[in-house]
Amino acid sequence: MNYSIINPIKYELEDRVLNVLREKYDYSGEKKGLIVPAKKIEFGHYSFPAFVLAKTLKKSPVEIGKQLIEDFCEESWINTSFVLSQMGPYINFTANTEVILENLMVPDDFCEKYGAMSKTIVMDYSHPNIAKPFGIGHLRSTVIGAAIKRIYEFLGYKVIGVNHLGDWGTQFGKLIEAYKRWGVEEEFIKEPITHLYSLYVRFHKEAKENPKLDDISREWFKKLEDGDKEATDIWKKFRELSLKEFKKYYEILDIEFESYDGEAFYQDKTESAVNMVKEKGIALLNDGALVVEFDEDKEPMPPLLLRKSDGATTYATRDLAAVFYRLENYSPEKLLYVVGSPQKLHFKQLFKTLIKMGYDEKLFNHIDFGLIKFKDMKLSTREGNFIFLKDVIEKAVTMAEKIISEKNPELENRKQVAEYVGIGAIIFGDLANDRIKNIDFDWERVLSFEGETGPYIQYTYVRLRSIMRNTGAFLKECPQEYLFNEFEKNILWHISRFREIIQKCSETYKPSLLATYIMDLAKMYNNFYHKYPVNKEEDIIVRNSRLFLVNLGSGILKEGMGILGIKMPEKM
RNA sequence: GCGCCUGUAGCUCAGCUGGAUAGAGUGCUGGCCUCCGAAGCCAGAGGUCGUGGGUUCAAAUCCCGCCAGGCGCGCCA
Repeated sequence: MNYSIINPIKYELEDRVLNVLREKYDYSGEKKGLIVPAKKIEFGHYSFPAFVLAKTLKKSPVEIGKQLIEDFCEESWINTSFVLSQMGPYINFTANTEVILENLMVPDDFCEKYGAMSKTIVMDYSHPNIAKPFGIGHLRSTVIGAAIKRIYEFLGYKVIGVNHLGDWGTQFGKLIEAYKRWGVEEEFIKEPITHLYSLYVRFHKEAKENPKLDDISREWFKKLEDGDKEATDIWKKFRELSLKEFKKYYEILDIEFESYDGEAFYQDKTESAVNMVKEKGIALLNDGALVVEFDEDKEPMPPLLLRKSDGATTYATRDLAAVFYRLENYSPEKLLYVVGSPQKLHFKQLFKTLIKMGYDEKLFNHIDFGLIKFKDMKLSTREGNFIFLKDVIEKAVTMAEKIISEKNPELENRKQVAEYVGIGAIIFGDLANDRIKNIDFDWERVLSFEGETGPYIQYTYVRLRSIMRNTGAFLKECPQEYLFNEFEKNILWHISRFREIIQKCSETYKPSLLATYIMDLAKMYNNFYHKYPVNKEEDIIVRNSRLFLVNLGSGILKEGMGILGIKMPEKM
């Protein structure tokens, strides 16, 4: 990582301050923690808490502050770049507008300098189950994964998005039998997943009365595993049509995958995977099953099950096979898994096994997220407590359309705008929260477009674009002569931190940081255009400065929301 | 029973990895459309940061105990 380009102002300031402390005060401590972001913007941009020197100098922090502020002012770079002030034990640094403007935009050679060029990351996300409805639960993995993918792409990484479909398992034996018994071709083609889902439910009902069905379905799955033509053909049809329906959602959400290799794809690769583990001498037989055990004292957790006592492999084995396959074919820097936190133990076992085999632990990461609950119940297809993504999207878009017809009935292409707004609300509502927290699904919240929501940001963008259209001014560059008031400088400062935020998102795998950043920016702009009308401004220098700010803000809002996967309408 | 996660305003959440008077949205009360778009803006009320200890000049943030909720714990995925 190249910190000097991610956060140039802070980086430089830290270095200079450290130098002064070393030369004049024999400071031997760390750089970390010397310079902290100012608590409030009124204080400045960065602060130096003088406490750190109080002990060694045996003076009060306030006195030290007085002395240090003079020392810092002697340093010419600090002196020309910042305005310094003292508030009690703190020295506050306020960056000059020139310095902020210099670091405002993302430089063209950002990715090269940052050093992420030609590095690859493999991301496993979304992975819905074939023949099952796409629920709000899968939306989380999809939306979080897609956002993190774009975050890394912004930083210059090549990201391989893998949709590890749940397209294998004993349930397909049941589905084949159910389909052959009660399937209706026309319905299946029209609404494949709805139809398969109802067949699945019916199968479970009838199997209770008629246990023979279970035996038959087991046979079907065995046939499928053995490559029987009829079974394979039906399975392929399930997979194709399900995927076709999923792709509709992906298109609406504007998400693409580089690969749809699901569990079935790795079926014939499990044997060599098992052999690779065996070769390392860490696999052992226990109760007839082949397992990898972990150190009870250091890692108290159950063993990883490579092969069941009946000889069949498990999903852990398939996941291992997938790791080996991805490492070999993509040679990635990292493998990321966007999977819910209930799977935490599974990934811990998986990664620990790989580490025991000699792989670097930094190679893998499980990006976990909390689950969505509805009325205090876990979402479950079987219990009928399930929220279909289809319904969520439909309701949100319909609501958006209704509001448009009230507020802006003349609007052209209202269907598309309603889609942007409705889906923007859904995505932003999900991404704005820390991913680790559980979410109580609430229709009212999903369908609200006021306050801290996606549509609020879209609205801000629309207003800014409107100002640009009304003034006819589209300024990419800052005018030669400019004049910004305090409020406007704060906006500039906030914008200058854009890449720092993206960097932080990539380190923590938290798109929510970007979401709150954009929200803060949108609030600032809402205040801004209320307080300082651009059109009325007669001073040409001030007017142009504001127009530049409007152009800049609309660009950042659009880019930031784009990374989150939310589209911006020009009017709404 | 053991392990992991969460607990901040009535509700939903921020809090930049230890710094200054803990911030938003929503809901509630009041104000603002002859003025670039009111999905907006402004003001007000609302807090023992689950709880008890510890470390530190400094704790919502780090450590330990307890309480509450969630998730997981070898032949399911």
